[in-house]
Amino acid sequence: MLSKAERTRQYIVEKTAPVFNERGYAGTSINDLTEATGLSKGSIYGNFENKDEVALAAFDYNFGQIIHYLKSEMTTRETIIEKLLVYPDTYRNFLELPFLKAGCPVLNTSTEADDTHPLLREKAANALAFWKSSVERLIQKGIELGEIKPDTNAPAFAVVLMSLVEGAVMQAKVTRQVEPLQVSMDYLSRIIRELGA
Amino acid sequence: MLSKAERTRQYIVEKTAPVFNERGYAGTSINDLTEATGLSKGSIYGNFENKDEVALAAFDYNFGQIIHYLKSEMTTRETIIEKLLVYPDTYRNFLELPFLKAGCPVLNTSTEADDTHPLLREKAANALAFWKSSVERLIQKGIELGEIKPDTNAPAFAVVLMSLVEGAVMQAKVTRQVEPLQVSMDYLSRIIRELGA
Amino acid sequence: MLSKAERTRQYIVEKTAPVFNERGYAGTSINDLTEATGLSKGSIYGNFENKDEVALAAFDYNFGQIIHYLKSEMTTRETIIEKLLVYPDTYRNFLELPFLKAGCPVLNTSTEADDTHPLLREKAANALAFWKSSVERLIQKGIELGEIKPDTNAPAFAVVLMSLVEGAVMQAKVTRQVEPLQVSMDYLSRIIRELGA
Amino acid sequence: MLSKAERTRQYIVEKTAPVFNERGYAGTSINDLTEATGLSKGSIYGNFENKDEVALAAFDYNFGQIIHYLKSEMTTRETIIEKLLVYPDTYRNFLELPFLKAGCPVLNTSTEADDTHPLLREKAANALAFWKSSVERLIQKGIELGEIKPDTNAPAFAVVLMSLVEGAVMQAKVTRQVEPLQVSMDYLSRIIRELGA
DNA sequence: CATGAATGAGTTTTCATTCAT
DNA sequence: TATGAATGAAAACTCATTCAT
Repeated sequence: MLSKAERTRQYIVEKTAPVFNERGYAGTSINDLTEATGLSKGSIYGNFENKDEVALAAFDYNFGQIIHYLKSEMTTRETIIEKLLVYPDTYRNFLELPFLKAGCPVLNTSTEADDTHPLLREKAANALAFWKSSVERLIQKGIELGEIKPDTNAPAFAVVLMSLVEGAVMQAKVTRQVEPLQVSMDYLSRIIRELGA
Repeated sequence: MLSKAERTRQYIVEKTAPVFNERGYAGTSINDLTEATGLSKGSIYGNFENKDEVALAAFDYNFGQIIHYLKSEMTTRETIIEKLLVYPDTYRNFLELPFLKAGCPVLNTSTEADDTHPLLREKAANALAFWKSSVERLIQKGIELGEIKPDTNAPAFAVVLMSLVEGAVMQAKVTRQVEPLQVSMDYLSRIIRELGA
Repeated sequence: MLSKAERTRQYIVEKTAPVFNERGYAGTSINDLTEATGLSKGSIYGNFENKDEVALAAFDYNFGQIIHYLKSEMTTRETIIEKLLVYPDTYRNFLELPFLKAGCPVLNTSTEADDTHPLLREKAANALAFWKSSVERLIQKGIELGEIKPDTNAPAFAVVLMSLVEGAVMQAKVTRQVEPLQVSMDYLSRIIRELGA
Repeated sequence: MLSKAERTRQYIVEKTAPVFNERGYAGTSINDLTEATGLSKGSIYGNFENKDEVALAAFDYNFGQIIHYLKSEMTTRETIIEKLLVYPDTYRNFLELPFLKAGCPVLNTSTEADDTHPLLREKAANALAFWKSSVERLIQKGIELGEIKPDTNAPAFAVVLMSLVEGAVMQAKVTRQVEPLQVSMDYLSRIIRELGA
C-alpha cells in the first residue's frame, strides 16, 4: 500500500500532468499547480524538491498513460499488423483521449525542452527511443512469424511511423482540423498493411 | 527606402527571431531581447506595443526565411519533382541552416502556442496552410505538365510531406541524432520520386 | 530521574545548541533542528512552544557548558590567581573545545540579539552579569586571602577581562588565525598575575 | 558626477547600511530594504545583483564611516598618543554616533558571518586587518618620533586595543549599560598613555 | 526616438507552525 | 508523545511594462 506521501505525490502528478502538457514547462506556474490540485504551495514543495521534479514526474506519467493505452489496445489485437495499426487508430482520435487532448507529451516536451531544459529533453529523448524500439520489436516479431516481409527495414519504418504520427498531431492541434490527422493516419495505415508478406 | 523606425523594427526582429525560436515565447524574456539586440528596453517598447508583437513579427520573419530559402532553392531546379525534393534536401540538413538550427519555427510555435497563445497559434496555423497550398500547387502543376501521375491526391500528399518533415525534425532535435532525419527524408524523397508519371 | 518528556527536551537542547551557536537564531531553521536531532517537526513542537523556546534553552545549555567547564578547571587550581588564569587558558584554545568551536555563545548571542530579540538579549545580558560577578567574587576572595592586592578594582578588572576574552575570540574566529587570541590571552595572563599582592 | 544609477546605488547603501548593522544579514529582508529606502523591490534588484551584494556594499559603507570619523578625529590631534586615544574616546560614546548606534559593524558582521557567510566574513576579516595595521603604523611612527617607548610590541598592542574596544562594545550593547564601556575605555586610555616614552 | 531607472505584480522557494493520525 | 503532511505567510528574486529625461 502507498504511504500518505506517496499518494499525495501521485495525486499531484495526476492532476498536474495535463496542465504541464497543455501549457508547457515554462508556461506552467506553481500557482497553476496549486489550482490544479487544490493543495497549497507548501504541500507541493513538501512532496517535490522543486518545479522541475514535478514536471519530470508529470512527463513520466503522461508518457506512461500513452504506453499503457497502446499496450492494452494491442492485447486486443491478434496479428502484428493489427497491433501496429493501433498507432494510427489511436492517434487518429487523439483529441478524444483525455491524456492526449492537449497533444502528444513527447512532441510538446521535445519541442520546448530541446534547447532549454536538459533533464526534460533527456526524458523526451528516452521516450522516443523506447517508442522506436517497441515498433522495431513488433516488426521483428512480425517477420519471425512470417506476417511481415522479411526484407522490411524495421528501424526505418519505426522512424517513419513516428514522424507521421507526431507531424500529424502537430498539424491537427494547431489548425484545429482533423483532416491532416485523418490523411496522415490513413496513409500510415496503408503502409503498415503493405508490410504484410 | 525604410524609415529609421522601420529599420530599427526590422533589426529587432532579425536579432530576436532566433531567440524566440530557440527558447519559445514563454521562455524568452524582454531581457533576452535587449541582450540579443544590444538595445534598451525602452527601445524595444518604442518600436513594439509589447512582447506579443515582437513574437508575432519574429515568427513571420522566421517563417519568411524558410519560405525564401525554399523558393530560391526551387528556382535552381528544373522539374516539379526536383522542386518538391527541395523539402527533404533542405530539412535533411536543417541543423546547418542558421534559421533552422533551433528547429522549425512552425513546429516550435505550434506546439507551444496551440493551447496558450491564440495569436501565435493563428500565425502558425496560417503558415501550415500556406505551406500546404504551396505543395498542392506544385503537384497540380506537375500533373498539368504531365510530370506527375494525374490521379495523385495533392492535398493528401502535402499533409504527408509536412508530417514527415516536422515529425523528423522533432526527433532529430530532441535525440540530437541525424538518423531519424535521414531516414525520414530518404523516405520522403522516395515517395516524391514515385509521384513521377 | 527525568521523565521521558524531560529527557527528549534535554536531548533536543543538546543537539541543537551547537547549531544555534554556529548559525545564530535567524540563521537556524526548524529544519536545521530536525536534522540535528533526527526528530520530526512535530516532536520539536511537542516539546517546545516554538523556535524561541528552543533557542532560549539552547543558550542556557551553551552557557552552562562553559560555566561547568570553567568551574571544573578552577577546582584543579589552588590559588585564586591560578583560578583566574583559567579564563585565558580556556579561551586560548577555544577552537578545540567542542562547545566553543563556533565561538562564544555569549558573544554570538549578544551581537545578534541586542537589537532584535529581547528575550535572547536578556539571557545574554544575564550571562554577562553572572560572569562578571563570578570574576568579582574570585578577586574579592583573593583580596581576603591576601593573595591579591587589596586596592584592586574588582568590577573594573572583571569588565576588562571579559572585554579581552570576547574581543579576542571575535578576532580569532573571523580571521581564522590564532595570533590575536594568543596575544590577548598572553596579555590577560600577565595582568592577572600582576594582581598578585 | 555620479550617474543616476550610481546615485541610487549610493542612496540604497546609505539607507540600508544601518538596517543591516542593526538586524544582521539573515535578519534583514528585502522588504526591510524597500521600507528603509522607499524604493520597490525591482529597484533594489535593478541596482544590485542580490541581497548579498547590498549587504557587502553596506558593510563597506559602515566600515568606511568609522574609518572616516576616526581619521578626521585624529587630524585634530597633535601627538601620536593623542591620536591613539581617539579609539577609546570614540567608542566610549559609540551609542551617540549614528553609524555606531547599533554596535560596531565589524563586531556584528564577524560574529554573524564567521561560520555562515564567506564573503561577509572576508570583508570583516579584511576590516580587522586594516584596523590592526593602522594602529601598528601609528605606534611605529610614535616610536620613530621618540614619543613611544622603542620596545613597544606594536602588533600585540594593536590586538589588545581591538579586543578591548570590541569586547566592551558587545557588553555595553547587550547590557544597555555604559559602565563596561567606560571601564574598558578608561583602561585602554591608561595603557595607551603608558606607551609614552 | 532612445534610454534605463523604476515599478508592482508575479515567480519560485522557504519558513514557522498546526494538526489529524 | 511522536509523526510528518499540510498550511499560509513571507522570503528572495524576475518579469513585462512605464515614463521622466
